[in-house]
Amino acid sequence: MDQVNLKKLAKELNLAVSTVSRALRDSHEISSQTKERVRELALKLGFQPNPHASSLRQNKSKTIAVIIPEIENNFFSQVINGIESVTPSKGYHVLIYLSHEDYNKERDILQLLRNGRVDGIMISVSNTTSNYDHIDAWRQAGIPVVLFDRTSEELDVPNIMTNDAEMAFKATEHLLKRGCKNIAFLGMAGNLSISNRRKVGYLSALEKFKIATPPQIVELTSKDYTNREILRKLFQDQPRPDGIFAAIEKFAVNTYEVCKEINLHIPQDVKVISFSNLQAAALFDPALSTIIQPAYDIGREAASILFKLIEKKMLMPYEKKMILPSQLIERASTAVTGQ
Amino acid sequence: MDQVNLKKLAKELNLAVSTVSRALRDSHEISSQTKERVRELALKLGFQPNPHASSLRQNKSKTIAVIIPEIENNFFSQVINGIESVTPSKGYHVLIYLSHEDYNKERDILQLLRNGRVDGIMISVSNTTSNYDHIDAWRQAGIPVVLFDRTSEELDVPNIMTNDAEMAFKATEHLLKRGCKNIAFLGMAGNLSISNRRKVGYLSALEKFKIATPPQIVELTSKDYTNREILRKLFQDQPRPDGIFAAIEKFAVNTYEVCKEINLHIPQDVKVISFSNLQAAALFDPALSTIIQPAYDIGREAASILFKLIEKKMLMPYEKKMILPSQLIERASTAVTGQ
DNA sequence: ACATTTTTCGAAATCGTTTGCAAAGAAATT
DNA sequence: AATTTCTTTGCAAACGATTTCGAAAAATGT
Repeated sequence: MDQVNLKKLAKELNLAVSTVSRALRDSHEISSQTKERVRELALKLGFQPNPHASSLRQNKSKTIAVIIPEIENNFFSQVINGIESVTPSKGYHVLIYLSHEDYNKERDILQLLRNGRVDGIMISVSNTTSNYDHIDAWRQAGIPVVLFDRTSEELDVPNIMTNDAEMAFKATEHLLKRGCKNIAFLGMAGNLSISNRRKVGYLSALEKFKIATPPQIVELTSKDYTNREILRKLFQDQPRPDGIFAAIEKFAVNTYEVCKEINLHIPQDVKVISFSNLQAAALFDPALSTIIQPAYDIGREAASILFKLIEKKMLMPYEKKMILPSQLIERASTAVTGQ
Repeated sequence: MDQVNLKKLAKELNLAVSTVSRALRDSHEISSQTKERVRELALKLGFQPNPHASSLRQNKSKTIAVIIPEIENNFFSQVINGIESVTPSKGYHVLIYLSHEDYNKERDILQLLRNGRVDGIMISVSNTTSNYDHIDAWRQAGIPVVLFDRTSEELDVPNIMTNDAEMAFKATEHLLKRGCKNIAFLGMAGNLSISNRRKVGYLSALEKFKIATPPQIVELTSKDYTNREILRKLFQDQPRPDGIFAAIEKFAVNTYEVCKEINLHIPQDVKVISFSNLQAAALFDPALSTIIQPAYDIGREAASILFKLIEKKMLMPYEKKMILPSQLIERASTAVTGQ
């Protein structure tokens, strides 16, 4: 409506538009008196420069995009929180996109953003993504990209993640030390590198401790219903697993649900440990042993690295592949039961 | 870099820029043959119009902002999910801002957005917000605003929320019917209308059932540590509450933590019910009775209404104040114990 | 007093898209 | 055949901020 713009300020002050613009950007070629006059009026009228005009002229949007598979997941919420801990101070804005674990959506989103709407993107790929050309196209175009958590070895872009294999090893080792003989790994369908890392940790623990029973790798999805179906079958088979290592929180929840339903006792009949960022895990019945990922830090670091790229700063070697350690919290779901 | 724009397309096709533009927007004044030629090349070169140029020219950004107090809360995550269920099909983009329960941040964010960066905003106010002028300024400027969940009666903008008072009444009634004599209400500090609505429901239930013991209203914050401190004191006082009605999930979690710590048994010693959107509430020890808010629907409806405003459509009367019902799920934390 | 530098400011081009208006040609009407 | 109408296209002016270039004014040096 009565939008206040540079022209209006200039007219009011009897100055040229260019002078007003320079004054507000604190240019050295404007006298401090005029700067003061300009700033005063700008403040009084609540002037905010039109972002589209600036973006068009300067060819930068002061906006980044965050593309995640889903948001109803504590991990990703915490990551966003971490990202938001850096963006405002940089004067940046954050666009959120959900791929809903769908490669086509992910590709379309990236295509949609391909014309200056954002200065960089942070992405955690969907579990149906196996081709990374849509991401590589950005790298080729010279637009900063950072991958976090669900990363890819194929792409020459910074990866920020946690020590998945190591923690998966420890989780499996933990179950073995608590007496489990037959541990099943609940992984995500698809061939995400993160799932592979966790699977590798699981397998190498079994190998290191020379477990005779073959590994049991169960692939679950994002659908609670089918997951429970699969888990019911799993627990009916002989030999029944006496240890469950869930690669993601949702699968642990599904496991609890099914155990309750078919009257299997945790930890007596089966012990459970899971990657999870839920504060309430300690309140579960029984309290769930978890591997907590540094989600907030991952978001913060990933954003910081993205800004370094945007500002064309050099990255330190360790910033190209940053691994932030997770933490294993032992609780009742993996306790030894005397029987 | 080698950005493809209208000028490039025009030159390639030997057409005027305006013709290409019109062809891509499917204008009636362009022959179908040229349209075809233009579209073909545009597709081949992967042309995406520069959003800043369009926004500048058309004075609309195809972007909305969502301002929430925090994101590490299942409720708000689900709301965002609901919002995102409408935005892509409208060709809109979603900016996320966190006020961190800080009125000043909230005001600054709104100020920052005041120049066409967004076509509308959706906001759930912070609990330190008691003055609504910063929001009213938007309404006055004619830019669409929608409030959700944490709404305000003062403002003449659409409010989308749940039936807080009614459900608070039911929750309190539920505790009373399960034998509680001394129910404490855990509300949020500040004077949010949503807290008031829930408090009113609590009080009117006590009144209706002619409870002699005075109401006990406890104000908690977003800091776990201080909350636990306060709760410890609460449980030491005599008479000790035998029922807890938590207005938000976090407070129920804090209650569980403290009860575990000081060895109070739920539901024998104290029964607990809470507003909560956590799927895992059923897995708590004991399973937590909850009032589930239709978070996804709130997000979806709020976004739909915002788009109606943006498209300058008339709102139905019920859309100006939309109340979506919550659901009470009774679980073990409010079970009657035979003793 | 004159030349030179420095300071301060304005005019105009620019970013890429959209759109009002004019113009040219084809088709239809009289 | 002359006129009007319709279709299709191009030209040029927006949108608002930034920035290059250059001019005027002031300050400095000789």
